[in-house]
Amino acid sequence: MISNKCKYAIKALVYIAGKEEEDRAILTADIAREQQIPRKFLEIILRELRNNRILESKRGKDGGFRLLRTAEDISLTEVMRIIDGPIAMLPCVSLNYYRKCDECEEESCEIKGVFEQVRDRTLDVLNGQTIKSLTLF
Amino acid sequence: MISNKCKYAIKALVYIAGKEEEDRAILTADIAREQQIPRKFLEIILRELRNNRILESKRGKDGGFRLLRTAEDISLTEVMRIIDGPIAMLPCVSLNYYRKCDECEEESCEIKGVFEQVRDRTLDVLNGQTIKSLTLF
DNA sequence: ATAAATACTATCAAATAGATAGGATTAATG
DNA sequence: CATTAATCCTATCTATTTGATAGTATTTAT
Repeated sequence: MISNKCKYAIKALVYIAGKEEEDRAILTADIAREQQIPRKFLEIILRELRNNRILESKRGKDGGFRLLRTAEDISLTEVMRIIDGPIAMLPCVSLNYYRKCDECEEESCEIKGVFEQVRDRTLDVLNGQTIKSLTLF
Repeated sequence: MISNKCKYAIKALVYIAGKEEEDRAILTADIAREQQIPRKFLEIILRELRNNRILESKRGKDGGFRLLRTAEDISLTEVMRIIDGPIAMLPCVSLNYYRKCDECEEESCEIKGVFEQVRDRTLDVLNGQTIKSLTLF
C-alpha cells in the first residue's frame, strides 16, 4: 500500500496542476480544504516536494506553491519515490533503492524472480503516468 | 514492500514443500537454521499459517509442521494476504480488503484508475504462483 | 519419567505513520 | 514602517506496525 502521505502528495499536485491557468501561487489552505487533507500535514508534504524540486514556493503575502516543471514533466513514480521510497515489493529487486537481503543469496532466492516480474508489470503502468495524465478534464 | 515476516513465511513454506518426500514433520529449528530466520519469530509465523489452514502441526517428540494441502494448492497470494493483508496499493482498489477512502469520492478520484491497473497487472503475475511453482528443482 | 517438540502469554525496542502546535521568517501593500 | 498573510522551521506527540525475545505450559513418543 502507498501511504496516505503519498496519496495526499499526488492529489495536491494534481490540484495545483489544475489551477495552472490561473497563473498564481496556490495556497496550502485551499488545497487542504478542497482535497480534505490535514493542513499542517500538507504543509510538510508540500515543503518536501519543494525540497525535491517538484514545486516552487513563495513566502509572504500572495505566496503559495506552483509547479516547478510542467505537469507532464512530473512523473508519478518520481513523486511516489520521493514520498514513500521504493515501489518494488522486495528491496533486492528495487531499481532505485536496491538493498541486498540479509538472509539469502540472490542466485538461489526462490522468490526474487516473481517479484521482479511484479515490479516490471507495475512500472509498465506507472511509468506512463504524469501529473498531467492524472488530471481529469 | 512486503514485510520480512511475509518473506519468511513464503520461504518457510517453500522449504517445507521441498522436504515433502521425506514424509515427516519439519522442525521450526531446522527451517530457522537453513533459511536464516529468527527462530522465535518463525514460531509465530508458522503458528499463524497453521491457524489459517496452510500448515498442520504436531506437538511433542517427532513433532513439527507439514503442509495441510499440496504445494500446488497453496497460492502465493493467499499467503501474502494472510501475513500482510492487502496486495493493492490503495484500500479503495483492494479486492479482498476494500475500504473507502475517508477524504475522496471514488467517482471523482483521479488516481483510482491507475492503481486498479497496477493491481490487475500485479495479480496477473502473482495469481499464477503457488508454493510448488516457487520451488526450484 | 524423560526428552523433545509446539503452544501460548507477555513483553519489548525501534521505526513509521500520521499528524499538531507554536513561533520565525519573508514579502506585498498601504 | 506597520500590518497582514503566507511559508518555514523545530519540536513534539500518539498510535500502529515491525521485528523480535523470554519464559513457561502443554503435548507426545519412547
